[in-house]
Amino acid sequence: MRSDYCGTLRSEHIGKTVSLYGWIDGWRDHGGVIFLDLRDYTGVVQIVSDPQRTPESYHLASSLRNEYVVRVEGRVSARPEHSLNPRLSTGTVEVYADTLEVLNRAETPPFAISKDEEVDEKLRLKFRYLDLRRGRMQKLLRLRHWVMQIVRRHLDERGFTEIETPVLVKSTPEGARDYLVPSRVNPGDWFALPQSPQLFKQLLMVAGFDRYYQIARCFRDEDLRADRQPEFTQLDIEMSFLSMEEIIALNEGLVAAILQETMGLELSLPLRRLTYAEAMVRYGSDKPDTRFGLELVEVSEVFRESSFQVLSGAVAAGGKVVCLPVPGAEGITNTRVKPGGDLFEFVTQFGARGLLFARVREGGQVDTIGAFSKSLTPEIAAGMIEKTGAQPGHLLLFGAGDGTAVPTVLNYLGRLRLKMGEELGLIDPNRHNLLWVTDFPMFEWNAEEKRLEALHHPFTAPRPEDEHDLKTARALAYDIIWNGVEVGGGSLRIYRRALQERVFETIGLTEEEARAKFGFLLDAFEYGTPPHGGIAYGFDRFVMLIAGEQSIREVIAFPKTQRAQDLMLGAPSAVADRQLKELNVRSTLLPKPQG
RNA sequence: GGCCCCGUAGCUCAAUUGGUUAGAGCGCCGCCCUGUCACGGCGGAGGUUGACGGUUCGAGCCCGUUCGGGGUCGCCA
Repeated sequence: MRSDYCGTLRSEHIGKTVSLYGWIDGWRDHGGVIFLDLRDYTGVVQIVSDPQRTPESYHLASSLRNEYVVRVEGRVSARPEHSLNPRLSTGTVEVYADTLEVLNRAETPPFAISKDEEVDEKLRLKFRYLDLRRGRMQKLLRLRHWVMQIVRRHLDERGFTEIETPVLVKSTPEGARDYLVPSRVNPGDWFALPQSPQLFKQLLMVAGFDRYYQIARCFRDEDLRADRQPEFTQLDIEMSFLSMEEIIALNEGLVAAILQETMGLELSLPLRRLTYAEAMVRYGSDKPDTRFGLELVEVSEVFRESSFQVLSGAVAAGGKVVCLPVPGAEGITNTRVKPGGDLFEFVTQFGARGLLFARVREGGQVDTIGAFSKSLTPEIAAGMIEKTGAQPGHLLLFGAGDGTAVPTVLNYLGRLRLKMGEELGLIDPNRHNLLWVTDFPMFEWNAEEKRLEALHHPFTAPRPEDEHDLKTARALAYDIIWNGVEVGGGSLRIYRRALQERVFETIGLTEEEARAKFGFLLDAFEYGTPPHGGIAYGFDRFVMLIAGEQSIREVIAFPKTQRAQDLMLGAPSAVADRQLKELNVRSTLLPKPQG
């Protein structure tokens, strides 16, 4: 029976006979005395085996190797004065091993468990159980657990009920690609795995639970990224009879509690807010990183009368000319900004047709090249400097487009802003900046499908004053942004059937389609639905940011690779024909050619 | 689907313009060592340079294809 954990032994235990279990973390055989490091999840303690004092264990001790699982029984002793180890929490004591028992031997692991060195990620994933044994991953997963506990405690204290919702659900038309599961009992029919518990949580409000939350697994069959896994975890919350302000305040309290406990970070509440329109205009993003300036400036008026058609033409066509003023940019060469340069190519991939630039010299003179240069009058130059507040050393980067291209222009300048901020070292990694973005438009034009599309989701309520014209209405929606990362988003929901039907209509969903897909929701709305709203956090992302990690894979116990495979399981994999037959499923894939 | 980076010993990496038998540290194995904690000393084993093809007198290095990992654009309401 275990009496103590390795990492908990202190001077006060001296003289105690203890029974410890753990893994061999390292050993030092001096030919006479043998030192073993014994590790469990609490830490490491030094075990001593000495032919005089512990003759029974000595022979066995010399055969122990890294990662052997052992039981040690012995006396906790004070270390000799000269061999205290201040780097170890147990460094004032050691345990003389009267009895040693090997519970299991271990192969030499493919990478060191006790060292915190970088290891190739595919190797880590293949041997994830060994990777997770390392201190770093133990710490990260315990942090994740800790955050979960804070969430549960905080919400429980405020009257929330944690309710599980199904994982086998119905495929929905909007949104990401679904993971599908064939139904054996209903030949030809399919379940979908949930992209989020959205509809269920609204129905729980209809059911009168008043306040719900769930730490829910969600599934989206889209391409992976550092912050996107095919299955991920949402902290899903929904509340009845609360205003947007009350919901936001409650969430600020939750987030502040988490950051205070785990990071010791004191948020100043209420958090800053930006409207969607303001965020786009000033930062070129609906999730702005406001840890640094470099704000975009609209300079349309400066160029309205310019002889340079690219700019004046854009303004005339109802568009905009937007400037990204970059201070201290002497080091950024023209080559990088001109066609073929890396910065030019960078904006091109976001749809830029070009990238104009000018430089402000000592004395306020404005320099540029080509046709832009020829069109530059003293008035325009002065206007540029005045509007942007540019100083000598500024590089002015311009984007322009007609009315429909404005979002594209703002987007690529916003991306460039981030890149420049990073490159110029304007982002203080120790600074944390949280804010809300509100007043999103209800809908966004989908050029491919030639129809309006819900920006958030089709159950989001419009601002009451905008209800008369849904197409241009702003939504009662809010995203919470942390250092330029969207960690959560939510909205007030539509709770009256007539308005919900109008929204479906606006996104081109016919009554039959709406009925087929969401009939249960529309029906539910007929039976006394309370006003309600909520939020969903990307839980993995949130923990990742708390941990200061660059990838959510670091805070997920068993993540998948970019090709959505589990290297340890070897999943996904082929299944037996019999299984497919049972499910009434046949592959359309041609057999792979042999040899 | 596109673009970019990477793949050399168990691990982390090196290898000049294409040039002898592909090296180092750690780990592993053996021997020695009674106070180490990155123990130390001596010795040893360990390589299809991801794979296939090409260029060349000669390829880890150049070219093509392919597999795998990562980043990113599209995609992700």
